[in-house]
Amino acid sequence: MGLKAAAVEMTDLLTERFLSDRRVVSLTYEERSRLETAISEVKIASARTVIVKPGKRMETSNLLLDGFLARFLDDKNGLRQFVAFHVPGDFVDLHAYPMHMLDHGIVALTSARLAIFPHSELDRLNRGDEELTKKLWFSTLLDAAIHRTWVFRFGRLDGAGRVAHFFSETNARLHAAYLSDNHQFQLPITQADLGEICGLTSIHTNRVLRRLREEGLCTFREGTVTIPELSALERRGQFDRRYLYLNPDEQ
Amino acid sequence: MGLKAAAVEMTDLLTERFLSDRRVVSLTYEERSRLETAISEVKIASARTVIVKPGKRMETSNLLLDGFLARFLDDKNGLRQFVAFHVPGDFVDLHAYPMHMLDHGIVALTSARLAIFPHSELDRLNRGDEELTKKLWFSTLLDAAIHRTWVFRFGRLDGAGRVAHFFSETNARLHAAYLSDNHQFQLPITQADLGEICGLTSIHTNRVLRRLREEGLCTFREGTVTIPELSALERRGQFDRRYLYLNPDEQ
DNA sequence: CGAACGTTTGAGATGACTCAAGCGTTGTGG
DNA sequence: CCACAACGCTTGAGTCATCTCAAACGTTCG
Repeated sequence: MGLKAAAVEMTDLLTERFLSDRRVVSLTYEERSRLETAISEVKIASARTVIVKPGKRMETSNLLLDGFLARFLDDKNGLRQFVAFHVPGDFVDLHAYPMHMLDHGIVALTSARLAIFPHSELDRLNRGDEELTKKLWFSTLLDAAIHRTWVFRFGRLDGAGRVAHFFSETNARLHAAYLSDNHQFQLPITQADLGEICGLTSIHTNRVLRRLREEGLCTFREGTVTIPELSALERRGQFDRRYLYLNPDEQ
Repeated sequence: MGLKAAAVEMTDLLTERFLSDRRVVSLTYEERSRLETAISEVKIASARTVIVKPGKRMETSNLLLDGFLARFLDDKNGLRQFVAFHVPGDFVDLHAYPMHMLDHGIVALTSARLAIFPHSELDRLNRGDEELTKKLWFSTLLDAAIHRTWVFRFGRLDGAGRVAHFFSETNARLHAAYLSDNHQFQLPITQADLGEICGLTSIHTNRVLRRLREEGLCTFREGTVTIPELSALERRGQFDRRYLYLNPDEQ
């Protein structure tokens, strides 16, 4: 069963969740240990604070250890669109390492713990280690694959489909991070946040959630998502987990 | 003026448009020459053919020399959502190099010419050249930045705004590739393609185009986009070019 | 106790969709 | 060489999903 298998793989490393449960690319214990030598400090961010402002020149990148973050773009009226959602284990802004600056902002949705990687330290790790470089590169491309799927979600799904897809995706990512058992997981965000993620108003989000609840697909109450039958929810959201490059499902 | 400045920079290299006009990261003539030693062949794809099927294991990547491609995800009913659009100079599926397989398909919208890069050759180039690796990595992240902006486009803009934004983006990318003078460019795709790019039906796309025409913002006829006043169109689409990481505008 | 916040419901407006059909151009086979 | 099919573009009419504006309720917190 999910959480049991997870427990076996748990280590004492800060980076234990980074690229966990991924096929093709996976990190050995030694690689993780080496990666951790590049951490300069661990920071706490409090809920509802902007961690990185758009356009800022970056000399460090953040690996999310605990909590939830989102990346956003604002429109001319200041209305915020979330363009990415992050769970523990995500290297949130590693793309700032080759790009030097971010074209968007990052906000903590809950209080969060972050491991800071100075880019100079990443340079040191990468020098002469093409394999590790490619794994870090891979992790930024996983992010891009998720972006593409969000484009699909917005272009092809209705409100209920979008929420169902987002819950399915988040379940899969949290499962890989040992934080979901495929039936229930913590997601301490508001309905308004969920709306900004799915491109819906908070009012419509509320109605969509009621419908999903009435159809027995999922509930979202007090920061907890409960899914009676995962495959039904995934079908409703047309969720196809392949883009997450996870290990073959063991169930 | 745009095209004049462009002519100065033109070279005889196949890769002349790759990362052209980008700040922070730019390739020297020597780097381009070295990059070209990794090309195994140049292929022609005919219009309306699928170049890469989703899920395929990849041992080469494609740099687009001429023509237009799109990447897509299909929904359960076979309805196609384009998740990326590519102009000459784009390294279309370089992400297959660290990822080994693609979670989506690639289709030629027009006939296209492609330079093929075997991954083994890229390994050879990258060995001991961390700078080049970071530049290739950067180019895949530019792609991700465009994805994020597409999410914004879908989440926050109405039909007319989406089309205006897409035209603004395409103009900027083609300008960087010396293929637009900021007033007119070739875009030989159908209204239905445009709809799939912007998440609209072809019928609604037609109406949106009429509106943009009537408002004097742009015309799209016989595969040509004409823009009387670029800044007006960009304003309508809330287009902010920063995510393309271009050189500061010289105008 | 009152303010702030998140959730829930109602009513009316609107943007985009579906279905239907006509028109012009291009290409092709009898 | 003509007829017809295929395709892309355009318009009309009716429907539906989602939005906006408005308001009420419960909880938390100062």
